[in-house]
Amino acid sequence: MPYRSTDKTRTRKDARRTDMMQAAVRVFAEKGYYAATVRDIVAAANVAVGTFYFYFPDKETLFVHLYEETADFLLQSLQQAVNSRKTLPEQVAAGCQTYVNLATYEPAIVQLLLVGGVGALPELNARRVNFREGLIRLWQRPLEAALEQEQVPLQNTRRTAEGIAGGIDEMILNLLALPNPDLEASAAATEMTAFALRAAGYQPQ
Amino acid sequence: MPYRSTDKTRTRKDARRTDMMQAAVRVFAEKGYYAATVRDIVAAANVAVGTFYFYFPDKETLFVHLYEETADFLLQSLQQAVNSRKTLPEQVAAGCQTYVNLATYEPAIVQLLLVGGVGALPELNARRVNFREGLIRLWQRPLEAALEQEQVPLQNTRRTAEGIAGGIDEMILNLLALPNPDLEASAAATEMTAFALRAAGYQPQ
Amino acid sequence: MPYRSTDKTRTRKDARRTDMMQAAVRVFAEKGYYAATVRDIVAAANVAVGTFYFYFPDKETLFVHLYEETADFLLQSLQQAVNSRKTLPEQVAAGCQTYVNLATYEPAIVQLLLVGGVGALPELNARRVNFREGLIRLWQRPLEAALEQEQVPLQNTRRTAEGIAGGIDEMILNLLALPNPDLEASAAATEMTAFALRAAGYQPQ
Amino acid sequence: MPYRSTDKTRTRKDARRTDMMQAAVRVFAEKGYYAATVRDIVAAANVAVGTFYFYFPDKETLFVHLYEETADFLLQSLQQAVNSRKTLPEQVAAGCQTYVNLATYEPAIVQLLLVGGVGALPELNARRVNFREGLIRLWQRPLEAALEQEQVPLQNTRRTAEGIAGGIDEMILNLLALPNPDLEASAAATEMTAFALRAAGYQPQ
DNA sequence: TATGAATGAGAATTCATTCAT
DNA sequence: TATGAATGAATTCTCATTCAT
Repeated sequence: MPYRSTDKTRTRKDARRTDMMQAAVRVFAEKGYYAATVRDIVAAANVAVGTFYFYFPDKETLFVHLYEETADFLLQSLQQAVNSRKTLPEQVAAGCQTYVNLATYEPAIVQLLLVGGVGALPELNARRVNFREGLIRLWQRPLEAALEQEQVPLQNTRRTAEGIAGGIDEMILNLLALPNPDLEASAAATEMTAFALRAAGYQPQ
Repeated sequence: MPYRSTDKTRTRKDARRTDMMQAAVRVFAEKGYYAATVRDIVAAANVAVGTFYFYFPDKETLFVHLYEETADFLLQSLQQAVNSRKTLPEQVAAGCQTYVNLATYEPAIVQLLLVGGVGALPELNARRVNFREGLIRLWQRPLEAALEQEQVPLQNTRRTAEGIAGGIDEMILNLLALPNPDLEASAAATEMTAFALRAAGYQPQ
Repeated sequence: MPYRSTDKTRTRKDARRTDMMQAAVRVFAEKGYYAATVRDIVAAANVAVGTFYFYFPDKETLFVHLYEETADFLLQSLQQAVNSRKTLPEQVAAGCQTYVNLATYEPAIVQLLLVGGVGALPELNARRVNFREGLIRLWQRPLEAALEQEQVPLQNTRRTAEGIAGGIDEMILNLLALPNPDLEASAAATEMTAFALRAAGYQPQ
Repeated sequence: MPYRSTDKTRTRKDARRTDMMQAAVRVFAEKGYYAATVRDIVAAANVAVGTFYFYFPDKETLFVHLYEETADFLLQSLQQAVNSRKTLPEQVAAGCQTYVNLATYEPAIVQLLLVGGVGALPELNARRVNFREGLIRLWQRPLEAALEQEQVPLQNTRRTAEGIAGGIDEMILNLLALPNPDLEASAAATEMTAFALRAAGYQPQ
């Protein structure tokens, strides 16, 4: 059974890789792309500089990869929450609740996406646009459906969705800026939902 | 005949300083604080490196100064527009219109404030928070007044204001991302206004 | 098989550090603090710029450290030579002999202390004063003892010690300025001793 | 009378030139060659940077010129004092007295020569050597004369002169380091004289 | 003559990346 | 695999010097 040990090795290697990526997310989220040095990251992961380059090709690639991965994770989580509901109020509530939960449990991920990646690399701009588009469409689709059913007034749903997306992000960031976000989390989710529904002009029939 | 310092020289010096600051705003807005090098800025202003340090103490000081100056300018412009109206719809319309105008005529300023300053210097964080607070309070005050007059439903005005501020910023950034923002400017201002009023739950009496 | 840090690597690192410090002493002694650039030092040590900053925090810190270290070394060597003798002539002879030996074998150290550190950094002034004081007291103490035993006439021993210290330094520098100091070293030590004893007004009983 | 004004002009120009040179001596003496900037000098002279280059070709040339000029002045003053006496004790006393007077009235000049020029420019080394030689020969000549008359014991007069020159310089510097050199000046001159005579082994007949 | 705005070569320092062990 | 010593390109900033006014 010559390959048994390789399994263990692979597991260990993956674990370490994951550790380093998590450390990197924290450091990037805290300092931003430029201020975060490779030495900061390896210090946070308790490994040597050389090890970084064993697992990742370079700082930039890792950052872009991390950004994409966390963006996909966030978007899919939200999408799934929204998709599993039928009515606009339920969809909005589920999305806001999920977003608040994620922000509370994984603040570094949210910080990385909303702050750490801004004005970082030119190469990242396309991904940033993708992420913003994803968030906007997340809200635009339910809005279109509601519009068809005349649950919301006639409007430019694209622009409303932009507003809702930006508004929720701002509320999330303000929540995370509190000394103890947990305490406010529940109320925040409720109020975000109310905000988004009002902004859509939703009128229950 | 000795050198006259109070003649055209003075005017020229001021003009040059202004040129350099405008160039710096453009470069900072485009690349962000870290990626923008002093050489980029002087190249954009068509002067030599030394000239930069003749006019400004260092890159960081200039950036912070520029950020503060443009933040004050934007907030005061918006505040003035809002203050000169009485009713909530007029206030919101005036604010949105002014914001769109500024974004259209001085896109670099708006980019600098909304993008270029994010995740830049630790020293800038306090000013960033101040700027966000300024934007939030800009909307919160009219909201409070409307609440007293029962023109909007009971709500957490702070959080609604966060949402409106973030929503409008996102719409502004999406407007600026268009190939020709001018064409959409008017519609955008109208739709931002409608968005903000709906988000506040405003009901005309 | 991971990297062993406690093997030859350690020894090599120490050796390299020592090499670089010796190179730095030579360059500083030859050019003085300001004219000696970091590039000069790394060129003399055959390493890259970055290596300098891997071993030392910055140019200034290294220089001050080097100055202190060599000053301590010189003062202790001289003090020890003087302390291990009983009578004034023996003490002076031992001190001069040791000084001449050091100057002959480690001219860079002596140059650094007597020339390289003059007018260098404001931060160094305190250490320079300490060094001069050390040299002066080195001669003042035996002088006081001899005065008590009436082997030297009544005098301001502080000022005599200043004169002896300055005189010997000047003779050392003139010795080092010769094309081949070794040839003169022995005679120089003898004559320095005679000079210092005469300057003290020493009369054998 | 077309050239009348030129006289005045020339006088003024010379006066300003002298002012600037004196300011330069002070600044160089205080900070040393490298740390003293052209801006420091023109600030001390209350003129503009450009004016500096109207009067002097460049910083280095001015410094070398200043060094030579003050070195000549000091050496000639001392030489004259020594030459105008006949016996060794008188010569030494006159030299020490003059040196102390100069150091008290023109501390900047003495500081410049003894400290400001050390380790400054490679180009200055030759002049520094000349200055030291001048000081050494100042004492060596009377010493030779005294030796011929058997007023001092057989000795290497060159080395004794080095010692006396270095010793006196050290005592001068220590005098100038006092908070109020004036108070000690007289005693210092007396003690320097005694030191030098003892160091020469002088025995009054 | 005198000014001071403008220049740019050169210095110190940082940090992503490589590679022998 | 893992390490950390070594590298050098790139950045910020200084300061002697020039030159139009």
